[in-house]
Amino acid sequence: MEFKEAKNKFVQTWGALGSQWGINKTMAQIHALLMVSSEAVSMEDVMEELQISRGNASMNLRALMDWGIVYKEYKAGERREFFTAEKDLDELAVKIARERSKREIKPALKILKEVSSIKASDSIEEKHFIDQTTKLYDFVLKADNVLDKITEYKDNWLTKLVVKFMK
Amino acid sequence: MEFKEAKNKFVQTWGALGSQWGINKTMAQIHALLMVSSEAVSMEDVMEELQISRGNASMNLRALMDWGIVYKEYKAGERREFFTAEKDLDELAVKIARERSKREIKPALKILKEVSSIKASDSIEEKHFIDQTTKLYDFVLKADNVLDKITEYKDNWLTKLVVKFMK
DNA sequence: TTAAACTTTCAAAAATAAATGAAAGTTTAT
DNA sequence: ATAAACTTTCATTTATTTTTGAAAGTTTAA
Repeated sequence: MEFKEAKNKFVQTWGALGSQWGINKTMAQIHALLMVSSEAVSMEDVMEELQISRGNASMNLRALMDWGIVYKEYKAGERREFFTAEKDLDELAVKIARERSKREIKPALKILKEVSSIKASDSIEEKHFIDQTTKLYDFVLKADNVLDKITEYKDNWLTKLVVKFMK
Repeated sequence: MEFKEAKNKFVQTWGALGSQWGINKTMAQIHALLMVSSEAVSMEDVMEELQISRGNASMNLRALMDWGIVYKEYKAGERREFFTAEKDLDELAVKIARERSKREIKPALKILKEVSSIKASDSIEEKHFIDQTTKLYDFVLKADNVLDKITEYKDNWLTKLVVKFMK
């Protein structure tokens, strides 16, 4: 396999993986492309390499920046903007984890708290509902807290996790 | 908020959450419904409660069983099948983690190994590609191994993680 | 200012994913 | 064996998500 083929395969695979995780394909592909680019890449280049429209490139680059995993760069004497991806993997994972916690877990917790707080009637059905959603709330809260703690380490959190957990 | 409203809110929320995680909405809704049901539920009931077609119910129940988080139950003297969800949250999380590892992480690792193994030319571009994909491979492999180890505990893995990590 | 060079927005179109429902398949009781 | 009771399959339809591209917006240089 030669370089161009490998690069393409990587971008495609990362894109497919993205869509299994609720991130759209193009967004994941752009991220993949930037990850393996040694130089900052212009929007024009992204469009060209992935064969996508200007609007698509613009919107997905913006979304990646909102996630904090892609940065704008300005080159001296160049008018157009260039983009680079967060390349440190610990940092990348931490940012993704924090963002998903904020966007998905926290709102879900709020709902779980709400629905588990209804006053119980005598029916087994309702008792079970309250019991199960309460357990779920506790579980998700605990998991979210662990995630928080882990990502606090920032650098080498994975290594630290290995050390703490494997021994 | 009264029971019916709370139940509905829970099912809807779980469904929305599912789609952000690559699971289809109905599948997540069925799972939610079964999770909070004290009794095993028939396909007919699922169709009725979620207002979905027979085919849809059948296919998604099957998918949930493939994931190992929903079980068929047979009631004496009843011809039709009933379904229950895995209600133990530790067990549920372990099954989901293992299945996603098998379906998504393992295949991704295979590709990462492949593309990071191309022979390097002298260009900075290619060197960077190999370097970055190799790092990614190592990182994902390490993460997958930690996941493996954690889920080996099965019961109370989360509690154990809290204990090990918070101290 | 003006205009060139660039980016963003968003309504419409295209692509993709999910749901339907009727026919085919299966199981069980008689 | 037959038929009733139930489940599964899958071609077609429907709904959702993503992409396009042209117009509007912004920035910079002169």
